[in-house]
Amino acid sequence: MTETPPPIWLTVGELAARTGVAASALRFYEDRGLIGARRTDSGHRRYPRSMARRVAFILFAQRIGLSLEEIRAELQKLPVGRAPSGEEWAQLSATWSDRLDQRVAELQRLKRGLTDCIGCGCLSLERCAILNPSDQARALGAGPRYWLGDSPPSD
Amino acid sequence: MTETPPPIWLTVGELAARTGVAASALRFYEDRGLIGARRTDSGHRRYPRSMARRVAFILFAQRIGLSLEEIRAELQKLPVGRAPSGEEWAQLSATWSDRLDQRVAELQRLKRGLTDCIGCGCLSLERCAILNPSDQARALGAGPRYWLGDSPPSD
DNA sequence: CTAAGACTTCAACCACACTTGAAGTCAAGA
DNA sequence: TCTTGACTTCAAGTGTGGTTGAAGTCTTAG
Repeated sequence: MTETPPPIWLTVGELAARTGVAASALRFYEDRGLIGARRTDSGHRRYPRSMARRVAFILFAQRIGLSLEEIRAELQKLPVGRAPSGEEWAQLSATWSDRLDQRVAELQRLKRGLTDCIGCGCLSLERCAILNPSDQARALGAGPRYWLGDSPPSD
Repeated sequence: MTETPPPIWLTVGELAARTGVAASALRFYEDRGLIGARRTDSGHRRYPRSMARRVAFILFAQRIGLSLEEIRAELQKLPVGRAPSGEEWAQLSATWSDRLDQRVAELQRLKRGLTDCIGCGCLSLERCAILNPSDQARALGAGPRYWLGDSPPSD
């Protein structure tokens, strides 16, 4: 029985290895309040194994298009002091479905524009429903700040 | 007949007004080689009206998820010295359809993961097909640089 | 003619999501 | 014990896509 049992508390390097997220990123997430860690007497971080799931959730939420600040706000809804249940994780992301639907709709609108719009001259702007959607589509690329339909800081 | 005829050459402010893109952004695009301009004797920019379409194309391409550098490369395929035809614009974007399909597929995968994956523990990473897609999905949010499946600079 | 507003360049700044490096401490195997 | 590698903090740097400001020039309406 010389097999090493799976460690209960993970170092930052171990958590990095398990999640694929760089240790520097994990420290950064802590700095931004997305994750936390116990500390050893000497100051080294120690994570419970459930933390890997929290990190995975962060990555998932990023893919959805949330900023770290938004993710932080979401994570605050979770219980403190114990690992969240599967259901609690699922509840957290329940509202994202609409967001994804909107994104898919925009992409499909863009795809139609590929044939309908670019060639025909609709690209004359101003009333193009493809280039001028109502949603913000933040995570779909930065784009110029003041696009048609977005209001500049104080117009 | 005191009506002002539509100007043949646009100033940067006029092009900004027509496209909804800030003048500073237009200068920035010029700096990056995406657009060009004639100059008056005094150095002021003058754009042909067809430039509005080029700018619209840039915005469109950004929505698709292309970086400015990628867009620059695309635009280099266009003829110089004359305004491109509608067909030429359409050809340029013909290959984007696949890209959009992939993005839509990823979003739908993410949406399924909302119910299938987050709650069930699949979020344990490493083999999660949702968090570990083969494409890069660059425009879907930055995310940590070294995600599972991406190779660090030299592993 | 003159004043306002639009234009010019250039450098600096912004947000986001990290990475990198310096300087030092801690932990674990030989 | 020693040495190596992993850890610590903090500051500074990176890339993308711009914006903002300073200092000066040009254009145009009155």
